[in-house]
Amino acid sequence: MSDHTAPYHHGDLRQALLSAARDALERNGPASLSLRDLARQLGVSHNAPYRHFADRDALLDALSAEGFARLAEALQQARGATAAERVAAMGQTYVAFADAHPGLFALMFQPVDATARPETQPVAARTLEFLRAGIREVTGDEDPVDVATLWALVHGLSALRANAHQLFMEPTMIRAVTARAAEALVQRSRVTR
Amino acid sequence: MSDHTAPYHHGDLRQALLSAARDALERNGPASLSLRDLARQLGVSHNAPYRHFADRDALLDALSAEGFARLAEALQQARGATAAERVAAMGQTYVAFADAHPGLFALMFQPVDATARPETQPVAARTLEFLRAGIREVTGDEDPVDVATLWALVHGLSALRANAHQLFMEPTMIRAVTARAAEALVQRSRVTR
DNA sequence: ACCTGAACACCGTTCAAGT
DNA sequence: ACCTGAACACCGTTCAAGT
Repeated sequence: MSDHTAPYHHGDLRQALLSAARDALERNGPASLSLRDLARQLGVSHNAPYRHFADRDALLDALSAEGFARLAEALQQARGATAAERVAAMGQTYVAFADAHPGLFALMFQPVDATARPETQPVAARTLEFLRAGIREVTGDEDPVDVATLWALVHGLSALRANAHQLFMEPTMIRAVTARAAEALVQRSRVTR
Repeated sequence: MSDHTAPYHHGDLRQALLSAARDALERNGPASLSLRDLARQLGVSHNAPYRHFADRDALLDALSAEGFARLAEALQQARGATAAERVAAMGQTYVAFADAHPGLFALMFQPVDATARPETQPVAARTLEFLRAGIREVTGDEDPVDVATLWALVHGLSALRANAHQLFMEPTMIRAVTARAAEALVQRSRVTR
């Protein structure tokens, strides 16, 4: 007989729930994520998740916060020969993240009342800091309009890429847009300097 | 006694459902829109909606298609002294739409498989045509990278504005971004011409 | 084109009583 | 920190039999 000591207590149910939820998120989207279904998949009782999350929203909050943390990590690792190229690389990274995890991206930026995501908010703010820092490197001092423009541009590319309409952007188009935007940023910083 | 001839047949249940659904969408978002709840609000039986919509997805599809049609209408009415100002006005219109109907905007651009929205797709494609036409007026011939850039920029502003994070854009910032983008579009069209 | 009413397989959430 | 098991108030969806 094998030593399948079916554990009475689950090893790390919290992590197992988050992991299973990440998969479910990419398969069916945030709307149809079910706590009971996750419990079934993991072989625990339907109310076991409530030992780790107050309710369904708390699980979604944790997933969302985790998503922002991973996005920040990815942005931090973007590299480029020049500052402008690094900003372009950050843009590519942002879009690539949405492309790789569209369900998670949708969850992160879903319009819900912000009070339902207390854990997410500080992590999201921290993520935006990396975009700010990158732009500051290019332009010297940081123009808030530049920050808003680049963030909106990159977020728009991501959202249009992640959604399911036939209208989404091709990867080559995304590269062209981000490259041109980074170039424009450098040119204006030369003029105004 | 008043003549409240409580109608056995509802006057126009289809329109009444769509109207009630639009309200519910803005109150609680797309996820928690319930057919049974709509039926209750309208005083009809819980399965009456199935006379007009095959299922819940069909109702969401109809709402989404209607949303794109209204957005197209609004974009068409954008005016400006110059072509560039008209493009900027279209950008403002797009963002204002998301701002006025965040629940509907979220529904329209939610990542679901496109097959679940057959009615929406052609109307969405038609909407994009108005952005294309506006840009063509500014640049003479239409650069696909310009189209993609402006659409992504405006969509990103809208999405960040419509979502519930503390990070959203202020209206003054949105005006600054769209104005500068339109200006940049004009300047490059002069250089390359 | 609606109604009533029952039914099925789901949900999230909360108990009570166990180990 | 889990379990079983029951319970409550919801869902979407599909019947059957009416008007």
